[in-house]
Amino acid sequence: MAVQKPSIPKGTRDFSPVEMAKRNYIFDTIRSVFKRYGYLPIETPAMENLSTLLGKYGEEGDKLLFKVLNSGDFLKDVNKDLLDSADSNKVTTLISEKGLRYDLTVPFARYVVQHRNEIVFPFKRYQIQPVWRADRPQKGRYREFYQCDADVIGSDSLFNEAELLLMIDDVYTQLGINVLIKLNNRKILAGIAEVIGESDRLVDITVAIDKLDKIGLENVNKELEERGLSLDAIARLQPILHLKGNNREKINSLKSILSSSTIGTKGLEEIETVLDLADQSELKTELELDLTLARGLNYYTGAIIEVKALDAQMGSICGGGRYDDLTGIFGLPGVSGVGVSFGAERIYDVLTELNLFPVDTLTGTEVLFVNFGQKEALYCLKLLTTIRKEGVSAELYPESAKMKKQMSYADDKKIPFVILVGDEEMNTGILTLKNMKSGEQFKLTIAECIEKIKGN
RNA sequence: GUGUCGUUAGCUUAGUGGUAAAGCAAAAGAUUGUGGAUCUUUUUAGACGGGUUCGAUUCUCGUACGACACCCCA
Repeated sequence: MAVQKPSIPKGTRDFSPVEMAKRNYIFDTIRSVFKRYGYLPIETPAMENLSTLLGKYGEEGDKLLFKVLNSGDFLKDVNKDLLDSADSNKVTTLISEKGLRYDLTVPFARYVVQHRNEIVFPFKRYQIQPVWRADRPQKGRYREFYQCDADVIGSDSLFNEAELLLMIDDVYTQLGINVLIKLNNRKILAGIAEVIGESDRLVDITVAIDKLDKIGLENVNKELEERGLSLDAIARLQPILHLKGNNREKINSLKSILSSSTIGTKGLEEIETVLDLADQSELKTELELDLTLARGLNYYTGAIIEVKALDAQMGSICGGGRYDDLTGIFGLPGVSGVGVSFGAERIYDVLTELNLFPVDTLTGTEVLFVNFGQKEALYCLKLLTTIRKEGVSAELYPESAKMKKQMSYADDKKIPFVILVGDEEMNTGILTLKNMKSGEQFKLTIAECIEKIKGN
């Protein structure tokens, strides 16, 4: 029988040590920023009950959920007729009660409701975990990927929105990526729908105008028409799509356009406040009011945030917004939240494309002891303990292989120093330290070796 | 869920209806206390399943996987 060729499921990836070093660099950077703003970590299970997940992401989202088959004899309660009917949806609910999480926001909402009595509000939490989507993979899109979320729940204040913008600013400044933060507000979109007389078609409108960048005005109008908007409404939308100028100018124009809409006016006030707060905090990253920014989950109710890398061809590398009453469905109404989610894999791709990973991300072992034989290796054990106590990562080559092999090992692993301990060194206590980069060799005591390695 | 293109050694790629080629990598040696260079030798391959054919890695169909785009989204 042929040996089975190993593989991993579609859209998933292995991460080798070099990749892990780079990924951890991203996670560590994001985590340090989250911490600095007072966010606390939580984790939730990879699996949630399907009842928690279903219906939260729209019909499309439900299809993209990975469902986990019940354990044991999962067919025993399914009646034959139903099976014969081949109604996948109905059968699914009977044979699967758990699913892999699709994002971190819904599990967080569930967490908040379940732990409401132990939580101090406003609750600021961050969460860095993988999520799963049964989507077809493509560039920058995987079936298993990490999200790095920070949310504030239980506060309506727009200070939270401004704070999230500052965190985005900090993260990308630290990573060295130039970005543009795009802002919009669901209330403004609702106001627009209202004044063009198509209030109940908000979703159709936003899905279509979201594509303005990609497919152009003409096609957007065509799509709006296909989605059933009246020609009159489309005509009234045009001046809004053509809006030019800086953020303040756009807002002023919109103020008159949306003056008849209470919700639209409210949205404009909100975005103005956020811009004011950002100015006050000396936000460095450029903010752009982008009315075509609408993508994202239907549960956003206020601010919508999206971050684009300026020097790389990549979709959004961070997104977020405000969602009122996300916990309502779990029995805790009237709690508002706002959050952002950093897409680690896309940041990885951008850093790779722009060659922005720092060179020292891969430092592992700092010094290798060459193994000359049993006697010498035993002697090295004490030295290893000493050197590790000083916080220097060190290893002994486990076999007394040829020098060439041991040196190549150090070279391949980019270990900067090698210590050689043979008869002579054991007699005198003076070790031979070799700098692998320069090739220099020194005769030093263990204490001097440590100093030299640390000083490197 | 739809479409396009693809899948040959550990990796990158060539080529052919009849014996499958190279570079890199890996292992051993040239060199028994000194790595990166060079040379020698060795290891390992046409995703899977059908069809056409005397014969298929090559043509064809299906499946899986991958890349890209659409839908949607991080």
